[in-house]
Formats: sequence, structure tokens, C-alpha cells
Amino acid sequence: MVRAPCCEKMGLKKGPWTQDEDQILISYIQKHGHGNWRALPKLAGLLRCGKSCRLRWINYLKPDIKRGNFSSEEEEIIIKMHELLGNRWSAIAAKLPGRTDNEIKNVWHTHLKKKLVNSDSKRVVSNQKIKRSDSNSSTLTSSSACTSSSDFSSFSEGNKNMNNKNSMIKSEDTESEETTMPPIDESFWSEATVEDESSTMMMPSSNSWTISNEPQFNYVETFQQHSFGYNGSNFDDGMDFWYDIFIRSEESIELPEF
DNA sequence: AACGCGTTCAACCGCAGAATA
DNA sequence: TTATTCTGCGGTTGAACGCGT
Repeated sequence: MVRAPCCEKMGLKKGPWTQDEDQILISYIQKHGHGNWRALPKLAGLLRCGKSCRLRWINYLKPDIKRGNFSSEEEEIIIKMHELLGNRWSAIAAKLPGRTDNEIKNVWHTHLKKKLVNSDSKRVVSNQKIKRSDSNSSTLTSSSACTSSSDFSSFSEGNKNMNNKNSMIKSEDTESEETTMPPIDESFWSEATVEDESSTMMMPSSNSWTISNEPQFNYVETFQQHSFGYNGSNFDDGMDFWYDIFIRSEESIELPEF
């Protein structure tokens, strides 16, 4: 099926919205609700396509939209949720009332990504110093899982669609170190839902993992371990669960000794 | 003042999945 | 069951802006 491009019809306006257009859209939706977005512009008397109206409303005109700079708490949440979910902006936005996916996406690309790159590059330098002074770190592939933001993003990208369903997550920019993950049981990818309150956490035995031991990335380790072992829950079903773990309870999680 | 360059962010595009006929 | 339409999402674009020279 091939659909005609959204604004192919001649005469439909594109580009920035004027105050008048905003006002028309607001008052129409306040009176009638948005209903069918495609029909809305015609009914409201706007020379816009429905898609454009919807976007304008959702990202800018909706009364509960929060404008202004992001607080450090919000940024922290975005960073952690992005580690967890990758570029699933709408899922991240769901955790930040009043913020839109578009806004979060913009903030990520303009501020937070750079922020992480900067802090990671500092961290890499300090890790190198530590390694030189610690010859016993060898068996654990420290720094491999997530020592840079690019590692974070590759990890997250993998999570996004879980395209690489099997076994190996590999850091690309480390020279000789790698992180291996245990094979994932196919049942993990099933559409199963949490059946009842008694669903339990199944922790993998710690010796089956080769994983970073860097404290600053404990939450990533925890995610990997818990997510692959959370009995009976698919990824989205567990969202609130993970949110609680990462955002609220991070400090209280005990990781196994490696 | 003028220019070039980098950054920001609103808006667009195309796709995929859900809903409906 | 199939075809079509609608909605939501993530990636990308480009105008506006700020800053340095």
C-alpha cells in the first residue's frame, strides 16, 4: 500500500505556525476536541494538513505542556531512561509529565549527548590511570560495557528493537576488551506478560557473566542481569518496574560480588 | 557592520502498527 | 481476510539565533 505524502495536496501551508493559526486550532479543539485529525483542519478552517495540526497541538499548544529549561533531575531521568530504552522518546516522555518526545529528543541531541561524551572522555582518562596501577583487574572486562557514551548508545540501540537477540554485545571502540553476554533463552523474547504478583526475579549466577565491574555503571549491569532474567515479563510490560529500579532504588540494589 | 560558523528547536517526512470498513 | 485509513513514532531538516572574528 502506498499512501500519498501528507501535504501533497496543493494549497496546504507548511512551515512555522502563525499566532492566528494557533488561536484557531486552540479554540477549535477546546470546543470540539480533536476527533479525527485529518478532518480537523477543514472543519476548523485551517490550511494545514491534519498531521501538522496534531504535531502543533501535541508539541506546543496543549495546555499541560511544560516550557522552559530542563531541570537537572529531568536531565538525569532522560539520561538513565535513554540508557535503558535507547531512542524511545515517547516512552521517556511518559516519565516526564509536560515534556514531549520531540523536546526530549532535541535536548538529548543538543545537550545531553555532549554532556555524556565529555564526562565519559574524562572517565576514560581516569580509568586508564587506574588500570596502570591495578594489574589485578584483568579477568573482568572493565570499561568494555559502557565506558563511553558511544558504548551506551550501542547498547541502547541494541535494546531499542532488540535486533541482535542473541548472545553477544560487543563494544566497538575498545581495543582488545570485550563483554560477552550469556545466550538468551528464546522465551525471553516472547509476548508473555506478568501473570501474577508472584512473578519472581531470576538472577543469573554471577559466574556466568563477564561484565564490567566499574561502579559507576552498576545500573547498566543491573539492567542486563535483571532484564534477561525477569521471569515472564516482556520489555515494555516491565517499564515501570525498571523505572523504579533505576530511578528510585538504584542505590539500594546489591550486586553480586565478581 | 558584516560575515561565517555552530547550535537550537519547531516542523516535516516516511514508516509501522492499530483500527476500521 | 483484505484493503484502506488513521495515528504515533523516530529521524531529519532548515530557519532563526547567537557568538566570534
